[in-house]
Amino acid sequence: MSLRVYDSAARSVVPFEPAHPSRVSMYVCGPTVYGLVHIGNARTFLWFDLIRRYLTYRGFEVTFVMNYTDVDDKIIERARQEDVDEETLAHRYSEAFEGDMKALGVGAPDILARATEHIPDMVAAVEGLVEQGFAYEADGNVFFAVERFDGYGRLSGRSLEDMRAGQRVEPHPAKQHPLDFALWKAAKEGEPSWSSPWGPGRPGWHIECSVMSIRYLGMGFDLHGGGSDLIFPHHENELAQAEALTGEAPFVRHWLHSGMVQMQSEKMSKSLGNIVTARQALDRFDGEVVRMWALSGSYRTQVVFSEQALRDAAAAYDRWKTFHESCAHLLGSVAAQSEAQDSYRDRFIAAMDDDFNSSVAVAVIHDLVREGNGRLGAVERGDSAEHGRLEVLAGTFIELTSVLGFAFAPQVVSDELAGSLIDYLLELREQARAEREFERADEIRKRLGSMGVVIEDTPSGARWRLASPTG
RNA sequence: GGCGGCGUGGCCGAGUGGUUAGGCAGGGGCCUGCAAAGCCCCGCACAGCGGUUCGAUUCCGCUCGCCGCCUCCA
Repeated sequence: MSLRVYDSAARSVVPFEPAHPSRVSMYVCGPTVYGLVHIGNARTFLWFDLIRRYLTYRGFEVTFVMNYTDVDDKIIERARQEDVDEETLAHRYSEAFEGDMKALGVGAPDILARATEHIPDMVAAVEGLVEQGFAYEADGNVFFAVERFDGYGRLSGRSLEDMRAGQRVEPHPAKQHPLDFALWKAAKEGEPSWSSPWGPGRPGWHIECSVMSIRYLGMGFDLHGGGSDLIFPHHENELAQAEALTGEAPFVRHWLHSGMVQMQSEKMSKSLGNIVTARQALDRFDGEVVRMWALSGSYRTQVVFSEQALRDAAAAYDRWKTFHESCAHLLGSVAAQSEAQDSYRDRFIAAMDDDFNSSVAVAVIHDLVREGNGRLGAVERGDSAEHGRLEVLAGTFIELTSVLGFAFAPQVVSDELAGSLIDYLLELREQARAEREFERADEIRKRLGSMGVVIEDTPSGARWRLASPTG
């Protein structure tokens, strides 16, 4: 079995075929840094991080590029609102983004490309498109002429005739076709600008991704990702620009798109204003709980964000975390095991190879945990024959969950002293139990419980952990 | 109007032409001084209507309902 992915361009699941058998080049459209990312954005970044992790696990050497759109109409608008210059604003929200991603356990890209650091490349690309007749200038603006690029609409599966272009928004009067899009925008008074053959201005949104992806990965790179709302027009336009400019095809070998997060029955979106920021979610739930929520369904389908969904994810996560802690307690540190033959690993890989079927992958790990918990009980009761199998299971568990990005960071108590005090109270309680003073023992458990410390009695002694803060 | 997708047991969510998804919640049991955690057992689900088939939730057609994209958007 080998990896298969749903390719938006093919509109079906196809074998994943990178240009080089052991390397993968991937580009994901990053945020426009004008505000906090919401949980829908976060899910997309979480998922592409997961895809990157899985590709790496499967032995590919991955080069992952992501961009920051740090010049844009919304940035200009927001900078005025917050009364700072555009650069300061972009810096502020890119820092916030990085903080959120860190809290979610999303790894940094290998290359982070900022639009403002690639303006000369973009100007050159626009010039090239004008020279070749794919673009035209009007009043200091440059537009891409969609009718001159054969196959415009191929990615999104639409034709120029069938689209209701300009129906919802009045097109710029200088456009030759309503779907023509800006490659270069003339600067208005007081807007940030760069010099160009067409006068001061700034790049249009789409050109940055074409230019930067080609710059770092070359034409025909392996995987381009983003949310499904980017298929049209953003990715369609990227493709048109790139292939028109270079005269080569394909621009991208595989297009992958993640589904939208819904709030009740409508899409979560900044323009609708119905957003929950990643930060708000992270205030309530652990980043790994949010990760579990993201993994509970396919990356491609629309999912509803709700309190209940997060609580369900938290319950499932706690099951894994408890198993992890019990193993650590009983076995000491367990290393991820990559040698031992294990059917759980085989099932996990088969699931993930099938267009990253995380629902099944998660179910496999739940199955592993069920067997593991059974062995755990046996070992705790002193059955050393089960020890070896438990070690294998624990190792496989760590291996697979870490592919999914889980670290199960050990619980932290506010300071060392608090930890030793809890240990001491546990000792007192053990003494009380030994003397069959159950009332006193229960009182200690109850009081600690009200402070968020859960006590568990096991055959090998009492243990404590912090209750998960799931609100 | 065009394009894409969805409708599975109380909830979430996979999947398959005839055999167990998985999680949460619920019921019963085991373990425990009591708990907690855990383990075992339990729900005869696949929007509706036709068709193909020995047999369809899974294939085909129609109907109904829902969502996304066609403007910025992950």
